[in-house]
Amino acid sequence: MSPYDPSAFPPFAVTVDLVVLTVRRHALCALAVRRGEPPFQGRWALPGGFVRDDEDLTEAAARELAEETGLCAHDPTAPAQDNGAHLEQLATYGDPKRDPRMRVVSVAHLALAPDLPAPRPGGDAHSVRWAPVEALLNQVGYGREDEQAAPLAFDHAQILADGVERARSKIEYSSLATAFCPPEFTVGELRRVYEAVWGVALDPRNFHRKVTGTPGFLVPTGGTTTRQGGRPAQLFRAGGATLLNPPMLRPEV
Amino acid sequence: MSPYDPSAFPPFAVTVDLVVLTVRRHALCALAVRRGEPPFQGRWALPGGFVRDDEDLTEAAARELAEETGLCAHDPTAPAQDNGAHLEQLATYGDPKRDPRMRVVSVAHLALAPDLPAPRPGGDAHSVRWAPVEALLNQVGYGREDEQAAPLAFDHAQILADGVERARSKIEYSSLATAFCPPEFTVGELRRVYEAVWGVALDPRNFHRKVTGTPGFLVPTGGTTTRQGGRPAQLFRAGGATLLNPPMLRPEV
DNA sequence: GATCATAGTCGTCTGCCTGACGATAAACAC
DNA sequence: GTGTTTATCGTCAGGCAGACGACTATGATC
Repeated sequence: MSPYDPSAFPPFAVTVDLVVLTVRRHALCALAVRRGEPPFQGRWALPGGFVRDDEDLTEAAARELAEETGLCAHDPTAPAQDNGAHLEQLATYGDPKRDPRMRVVSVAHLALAPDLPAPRPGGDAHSVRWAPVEALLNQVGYGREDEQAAPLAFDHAQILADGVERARSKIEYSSLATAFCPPEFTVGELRRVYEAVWGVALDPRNFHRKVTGTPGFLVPTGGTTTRQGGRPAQLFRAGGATLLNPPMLRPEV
Repeated sequence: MSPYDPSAFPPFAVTVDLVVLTVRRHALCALAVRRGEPPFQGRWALPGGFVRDDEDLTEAAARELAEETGLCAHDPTAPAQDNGAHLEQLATYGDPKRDPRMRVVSVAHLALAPDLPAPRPGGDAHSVRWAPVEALLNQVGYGREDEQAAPLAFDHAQILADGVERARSKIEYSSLATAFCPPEFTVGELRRVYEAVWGVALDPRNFHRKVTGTPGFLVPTGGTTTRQGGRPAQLFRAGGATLLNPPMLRPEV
């Protein structure tokens, strides 16, 4: 297969790591797996794995995503509709010392998923869970035990931070926030997504004006719901528009 | 070194490819090298090479950039000042068939450089040149001979297109356009950068108001010049601000 | 040296969008 | 019914962008 001299270049292992984000209970959460073996045994890490010989990077990421969550990844070029998650490449990390065992280059991907009604992380034997990104990044124990106190394995804290920042900035100028919502959702639910991702409070009236006034962003389905208590709200689907122009402005500080 | 079983994962070669952009004669141009060996012998390609065993991805990209252009790459976190070019990671391309010889994953980087007064591409033996991205992407011969008629090698057309799109969108909301300018430049020169990158005409008066009115974007150096004919213009340096808020709006269509 | 062409710089005006916030509507709990 | 909660519509002022007029300071041309 290779007219290349194998000694002419160094061999690498290539992996994909996943930053899988969702919004649960008004908090931005990421999927974390507990490592069962060294290095960093017992520490939390991002899900990921080796890229196989015959698959593209995106395929590998989609496969890992399905293995960990059962989510069907979406082609980013197609409009998000069914229960698939949004998946896109994030960045690649290749510091020679990022894995103590050998030279590993990791192509990180970002996935955005609605809050899973039946979250089935735990398909594999190792433990998997959703954790607030706040807790993962600040290395602060936030619940029972201090199992959360250790920072993420490898350079995964950096990868997670980059993924969160990508998500935060991308919902400004795209309709990507709808990827955090079920197929049908209300304006209030979409607003709570923005609030959770940005960690700010938004004015419900101005938000409503903005999202309903942007052509192609939301399509009314006709239904209404009263999920959140109070007056029933209109249900919407994500419209065809992917780019918001002008963008949704993130409040200062 | 490796507690990993080498048969447990497929071996990859990892390369960096460079999208080096500059503005010459009112046109956005990219650096292209002519391939001296198969595959795609004689075709134009993006500069690039293997990542070495002990270097990070960014280091490898900076090294390749220096080898091809003599440019000193800039840490993206530091403000661009001297004659260094802006360098940032673009995306990673890993289709199993993108290189017919073997499995190669390429981490593409984007570099933005001022028009080099003494362009010394040609350090290596193979031929190197600046070509308008328009011509490289449209596979249209535009000058003498039709040596330009063939599309770029590998998936480099896609990589170039992605890099150009990144540059186009990033100068909207950052001060990155100054990376295309010499250390001191006029408002008109900066405007011509925007016009070349976006391929549109901008109103000189509104542009002037916008860039001089955005705090931290431009710092007057006190000097004036008359490089372009007409009334002498004030000279500026890039200010400390990296993010433009509100952004520079790209005209529709 | 007067005139013209070329750029740069300062202003004005109008319309759109946003942020702040008042008011009304439609459900549920008691 | 009263209070609470959430959704939705309206109003108003300020900021910014697009369109464009006016003036300034150079070099080129006659």
